[in-house]
Amino acid sequence: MRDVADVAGVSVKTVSRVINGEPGVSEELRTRVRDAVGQLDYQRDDRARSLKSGHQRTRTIGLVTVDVSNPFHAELNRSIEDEAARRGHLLITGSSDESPDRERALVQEFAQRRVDALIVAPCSLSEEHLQREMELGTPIVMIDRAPAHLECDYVATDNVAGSRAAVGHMIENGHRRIAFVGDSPSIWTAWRRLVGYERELEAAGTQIQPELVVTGVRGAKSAAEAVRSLFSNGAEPTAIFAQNLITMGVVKALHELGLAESVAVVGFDDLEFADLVTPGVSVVAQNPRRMGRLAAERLFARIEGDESEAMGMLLEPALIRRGSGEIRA
Amino acid sequence: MRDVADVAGVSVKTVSRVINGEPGVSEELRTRVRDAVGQLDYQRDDRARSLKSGHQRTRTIGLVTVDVSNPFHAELNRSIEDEAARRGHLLITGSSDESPDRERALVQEFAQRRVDALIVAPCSLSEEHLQREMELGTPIVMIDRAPAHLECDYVATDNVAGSRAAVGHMIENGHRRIAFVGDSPSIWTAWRRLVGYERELEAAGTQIQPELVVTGVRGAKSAAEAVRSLFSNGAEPTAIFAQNLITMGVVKALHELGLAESVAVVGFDDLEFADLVTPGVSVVAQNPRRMGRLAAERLFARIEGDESEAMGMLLEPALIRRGSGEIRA
DNA sequence: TTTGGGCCTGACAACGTTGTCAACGCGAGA
DNA sequence: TCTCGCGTTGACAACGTTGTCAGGCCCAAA
Repeated sequence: MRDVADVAGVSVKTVSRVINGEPGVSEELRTRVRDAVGQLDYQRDDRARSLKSGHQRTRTIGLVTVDVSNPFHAELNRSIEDEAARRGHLLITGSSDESPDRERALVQEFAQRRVDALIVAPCSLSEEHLQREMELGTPIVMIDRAPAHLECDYVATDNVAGSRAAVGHMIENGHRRIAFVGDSPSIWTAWRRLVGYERELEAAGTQIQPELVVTGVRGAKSAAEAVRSLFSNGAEPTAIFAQNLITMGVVKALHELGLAESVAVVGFDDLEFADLVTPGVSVVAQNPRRMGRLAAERLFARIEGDESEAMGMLLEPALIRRGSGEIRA
Repeated sequence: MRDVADVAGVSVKTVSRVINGEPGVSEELRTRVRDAVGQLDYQRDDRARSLKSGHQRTRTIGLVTVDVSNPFHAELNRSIEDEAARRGHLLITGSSDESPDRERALVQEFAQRRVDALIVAPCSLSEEHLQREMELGTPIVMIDRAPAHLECDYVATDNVAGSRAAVGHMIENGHRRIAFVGDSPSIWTAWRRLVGYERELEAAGTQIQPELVVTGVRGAKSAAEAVRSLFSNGAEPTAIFAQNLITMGVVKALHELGLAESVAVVGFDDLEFADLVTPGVSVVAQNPRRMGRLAAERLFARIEGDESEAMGMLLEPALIRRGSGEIRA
């Protein structure tokens, strides 16, 4: 900037004014400065800019998802990016892989870079690290998962209602031996889905069979194994309620076992190819684009000074019938 | 930091030393400072840190992909993130949506935040904005696509070889009327794939039929339309070579038209559910994880001072036979 | 006792900006 | 002619760090 000022024959302050389009600079100096900028390929340094005056922001949002390469989280990421871009903000992103340590480390790195706000899909039961950031003035919105104790905004799907819809749908089709295949209940979504599963079975007067409940399943591969053992250890479900990537593994395993046409399946989260498989995979679909957008909107409201009470939103998922969920017992 | 120094009763410099684990501080002051840090929830400000001394870096990499919500790009993103994390770096990410303007804007925003380096999946034929950054000392590695003129590192798939493998495979199965359904050839990958398609047909002594070549197709929906018109306007291919999300639309359309068992399909890029569809979708698979890793490794070599000549890597894709490519003419 | 050399510690400048404020030039009105 | 006020411009400090360097202390050797 000093160089630009020298070339243009003005003071640094005048360069600053021109760069930022501030009024009160004569047309002549304005063009002289612009020429110098072009000649020197000068780019403003936003680190310094945001450093000066605590009022300035970095125009950067920190986003912690579980895994960008998971389609659901990639959609969240994208819709948040779009909202941020509309407001001239950028995203620093990181994947926690369900590791509380990694989540904490990411949040700290983001904080050190002074992001204006955080969107987090939390995987840690302890929320101290987030609470500390909030107390220090960084707005936080949780996404996909609700806080345990922390009073912060969140946008998530009503997983209990979604699970009940899925399980209820299979009960209507005559199933009673419905297996649950999901991740560890220490993960908020997996927990809520398990709760929905249990509540719906109880509401139907059906006892929960422990051998039909498989938790701690992560990824398609581990899900396929879980399905194989369900059919080899005598649990013999007539229907399976699965989730996200797990659904893919479940469907693959059922195809391999030749059970795709006889065992009902409903998954949580939609899948790209779900309607091309035979039978089509019925799912309870979330709306990650909408979830991301709503979370970003809350966040920017906070950034712009909204001090109202913390607010949670639960979005209703939608049951999509494609065949696999309509197989009768 | 000044506050911490006051509480601990030391100078800011000593706080700085403790924070950064520098040697030469007595154990007593060290603990006093650490206590004060804990008490005040102090976090180092990396903006200021990187500002002081041009030697310091922001430990942040800028990544421009086409669209994070595209599985291929999400995989790239993830593997780059992992490499960056291993080296204590973070990612600022953005999607260009194949818009050169958006790409330019992202690069500029990244530059203003002084990222240490850039990884770009370029969509712009003009590379001036990238050249400028390189001249200013920011290492750039292109990914998925090769530069037009710019001398910079890149890691991409050998799209010509992949296309030739795909098309050659269908030729071996007796096909001569092979359709090409792809995006605009102004996109490097689409262009190379079209070239591979043409070369392989020519090598087989088959004339290229313009009515079988559909370009400018973006996304599954537009691909399905393209397929429908291929069969309604008399082009009547016996096989289709498609790409990425386009493959999904092509397969869906063929299923709807009842042609899934009779028209051969090979796609570029693997698809999650490809082996569950009937027939399974044969593809030429890229390896985005590897591509991302290699690009990140090049980048960090540059960051650490590697001044050697720009280097391009072309990765060999692999043909995966699942059924749809083995349908005979 | 003096000198020398480690080891700690802190004062100060600088990184690249922008907010604040003072000063300048110029034309209008008294 | 003098004063006032406005529109421009620039000097300077400060944002939160860290590199540089000097100074203080203490112990060993002369």
